[in-house]
Amino acid sequence: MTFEIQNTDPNSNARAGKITTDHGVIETPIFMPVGTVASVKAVHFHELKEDIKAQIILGNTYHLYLRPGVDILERAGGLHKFNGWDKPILTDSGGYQVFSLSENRKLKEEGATFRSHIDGSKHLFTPENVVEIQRIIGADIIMAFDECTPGTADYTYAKKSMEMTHRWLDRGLQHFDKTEPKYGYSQTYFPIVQGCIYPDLRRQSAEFIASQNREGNAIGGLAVGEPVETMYEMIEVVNEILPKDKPRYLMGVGTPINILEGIERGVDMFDCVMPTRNGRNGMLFTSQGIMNMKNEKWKDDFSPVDEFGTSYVDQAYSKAYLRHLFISKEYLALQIASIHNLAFYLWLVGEARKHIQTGDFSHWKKGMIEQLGRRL
RNA sequence: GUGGUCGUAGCUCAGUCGGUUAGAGCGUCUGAUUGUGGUUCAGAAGGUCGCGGGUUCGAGCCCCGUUCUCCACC
Repeated sequence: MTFEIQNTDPNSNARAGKITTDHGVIETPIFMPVGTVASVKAVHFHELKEDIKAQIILGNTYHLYLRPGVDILERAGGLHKFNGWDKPILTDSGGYQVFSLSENRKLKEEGATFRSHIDGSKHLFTPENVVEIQRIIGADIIMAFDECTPGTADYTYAKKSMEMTHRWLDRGLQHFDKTEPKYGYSQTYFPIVQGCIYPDLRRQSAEFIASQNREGNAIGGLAVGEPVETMYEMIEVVNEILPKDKPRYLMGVGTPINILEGIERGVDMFDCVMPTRNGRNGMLFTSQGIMNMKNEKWKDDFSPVDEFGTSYVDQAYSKAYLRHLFISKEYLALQIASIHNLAFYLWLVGEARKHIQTGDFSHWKKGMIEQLGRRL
């Protein structure tokens, strides 16, 4: 994997770049649709490529390990072969799932034991076997196994947690470096900064992560309960230290506004379940603001879903029809909303990239944020 | 026609011995959702307790009348 910075914004830390992997090029800043179980929910790859113009998607180690399981993925020849997506894939390590399924987790130095949400069976993830599983899945970018500290953690816990994540990183990297990709194309390993909401811990973590000198770095443990202003502050603290010539990935973020704020602070990659999950619940993100398609006010609004939208679903269907589909619990509602939201997210980062290239990103961003904050 | 039975929120129904402002589930409406368990959670609106009268300090509940549902028998 290589990363090349093409343009930098004169008035902020925003930059436009190009990541090259064996499965193709990713133009940054980028949003990566989440495809947890080898599928971006409710969206075909045809739409993902042609309409949404996704350049890379995510998979999840925890979920794929439990189902279909590594044996099937290995026999399929890896995730790309299994699901038919021939562009880049990034897999999250499962660290977040261990955090979010907290009632069943037990953390120890060796790793994390947890119970499957599917059948209750017991499993152990370690920094080493998570590398092993991600080798089998065959993602282009694989993530370190970390503990995602909740935004409400106290300093003592956050420090201990961060230090363990660092030790896990050492072990994971060692294992990664002495193993080979299985399918003939290269894989790269991103370490993850932790440190909760404490600037000194964030600095310490960023320095440790930077010193590993990997091809890209991630910022984890944000948008997990802390105020947004704190999140922005942590991004600033961390990005002062993370190398400028490597891509920076802000994990799990976020709202369209969060993403613009992240880009301005020098983040290159984002992923989030919001456009798909909230879309399935009737929330549409548009350049003019947020719409809840279940609201009664759309009942007889026969105008296009999004008159400024770039996806074919935006013009092909009316708000009244989409509301009807949601109220009737029709599958088509989930498809239309997911396609619209992902197309919008990709449009947004694409516009950000254009404005970084033309040098007026900050000005454009200011106006955009005003529009995005509206409730329609 | 006679005897019995039934009527409580949009729907299906609880409602104790007669006791504070009549409840639930579903539906409807509104909001939340940030490295996805096709969810989940939070809140709101919604009532002439079929109708009329009576007893009682007090009636969804007891009494009388009436109407309606369903059943059985003429």
